[in-house]
Amino acid sequence: MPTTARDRLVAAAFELFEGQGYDATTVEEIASRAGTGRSTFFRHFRGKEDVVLPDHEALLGRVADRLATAGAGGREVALREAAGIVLAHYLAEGATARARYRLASTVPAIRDREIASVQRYVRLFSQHIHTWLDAEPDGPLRAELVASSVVIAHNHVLRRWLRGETDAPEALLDQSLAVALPLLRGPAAPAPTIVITDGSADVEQVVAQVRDALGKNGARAGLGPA
Amino acid sequence: MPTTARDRLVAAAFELFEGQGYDATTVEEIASRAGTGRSTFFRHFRGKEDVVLPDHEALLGRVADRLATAGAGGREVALREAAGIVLAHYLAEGATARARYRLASTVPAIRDREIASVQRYVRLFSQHIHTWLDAEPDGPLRAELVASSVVIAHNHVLRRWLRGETDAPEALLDQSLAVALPLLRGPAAPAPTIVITDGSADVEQVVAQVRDALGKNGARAGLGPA
DNA sequence: TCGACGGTTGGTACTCAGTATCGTAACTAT
DNA sequence: ATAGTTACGATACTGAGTACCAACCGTCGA
Repeated sequence: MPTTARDRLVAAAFELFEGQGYDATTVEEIASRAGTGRSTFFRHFRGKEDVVLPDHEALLGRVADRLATAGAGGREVALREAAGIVLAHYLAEGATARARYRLASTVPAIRDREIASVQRYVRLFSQHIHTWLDAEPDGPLRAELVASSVVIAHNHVLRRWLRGETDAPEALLDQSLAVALPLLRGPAAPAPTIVITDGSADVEQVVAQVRDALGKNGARAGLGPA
Repeated sequence: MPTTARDRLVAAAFELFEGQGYDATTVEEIASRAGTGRSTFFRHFRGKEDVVLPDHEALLGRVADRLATAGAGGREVALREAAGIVLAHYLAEGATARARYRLASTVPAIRDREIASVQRYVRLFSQHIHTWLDAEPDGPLRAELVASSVVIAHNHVLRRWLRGETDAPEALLDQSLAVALPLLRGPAAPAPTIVITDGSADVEQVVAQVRDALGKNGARAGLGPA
């Protein structure tokens, strides 16, 4: 089993960071424990923080691929599956993901770095959703809200899994996205509007009231979301 | 008017960053141009990035105060006003805010730092909203969605103002929050549900269909959001 | 007027992350 | 076998950030 230098560096970094703290650990120590030179460390990782972070490039690429193949009908499915790809990646990491979570919880430098990484996913989602919604009312704003909501739903589930609060993260992601996604479908309805009349009411009056209640926003008529 | 060393350092930093780039500017240059020593720079700012960033501590404090005084009835008002406080701060900064925006757009280090700062506002909002919603269905998730949505709405407006795309940012913030906030009021309604019957329909059948359409989520009956 | 004192400053020295460069060993293809 | 490629180690350098110390400047009380 020829462990690569890269793998040994990652392992050494996790051990030292957890053992003696992030700030108290120098890159030279990590390299030394991995049995390699300091140069090699910086050849594999851009900086001290990146050692313990996932390979976001590859993951972002896969997410981008999934989002790019979203026809007009399957946009919501694309978002759900894209979020699922990311979640599956972390689930597969298992103990590594949990160790990183512990580090990010205590080391500000790593936490900030991770926040910046999360923002890259938001940007990626946002770019695609913008092309879907920009022409609609409040489209640009809604695009940003939806993009961030997808990522928040994902992180909500991931965090609960990292803390051992759920055994079925995939199902929980589905439920969470159901809460987060309605803004994608149309301008938000502050509350469901139900009109019930028995025929004795003046039709025009009801229509006027409905129009007032709905304001300028268009709305779908019919019996619910089908 | 005796400009303080701190003010001179900030001015010098903006000038040098915009003139010759962030990376090409050393702290020693900034200090030198401000007519002060390098030590003094680090006495006033934690690092090279912080020179051009706003004083978030004070602003976070004011936002926290506003959120803390939110009765059960005025929660939405509290969120709107809290967002308004932040927006007003940036508007008052004027040219400085625009210069920072240019820098954050081009310098990754500053951009990441600012993202981390934004997250502090999200956290602050989130903490308060959690105490409001945690007991409701999907409360914890909705709290995080709402917190982030408020900040996104704010940033959406701020960015448009920074780019000179709006003359009435305060009004735009109101509109944007109207789009972003419905999730605060209750579990999301995927789409407005409208039932119209002329009395000839079987009432029980309609009721059954309504119940199906609404699923498990409760919903308010009545004529719109009044 | 004098001296003690707290706060701000400038200077020096140090650690360490990150960059650049060079020589070398191992592997590959022709 | 040779030329090209890739990964590695070593060295030297820049610059951010920290620690420490000495000088200066105001104020207050004696």
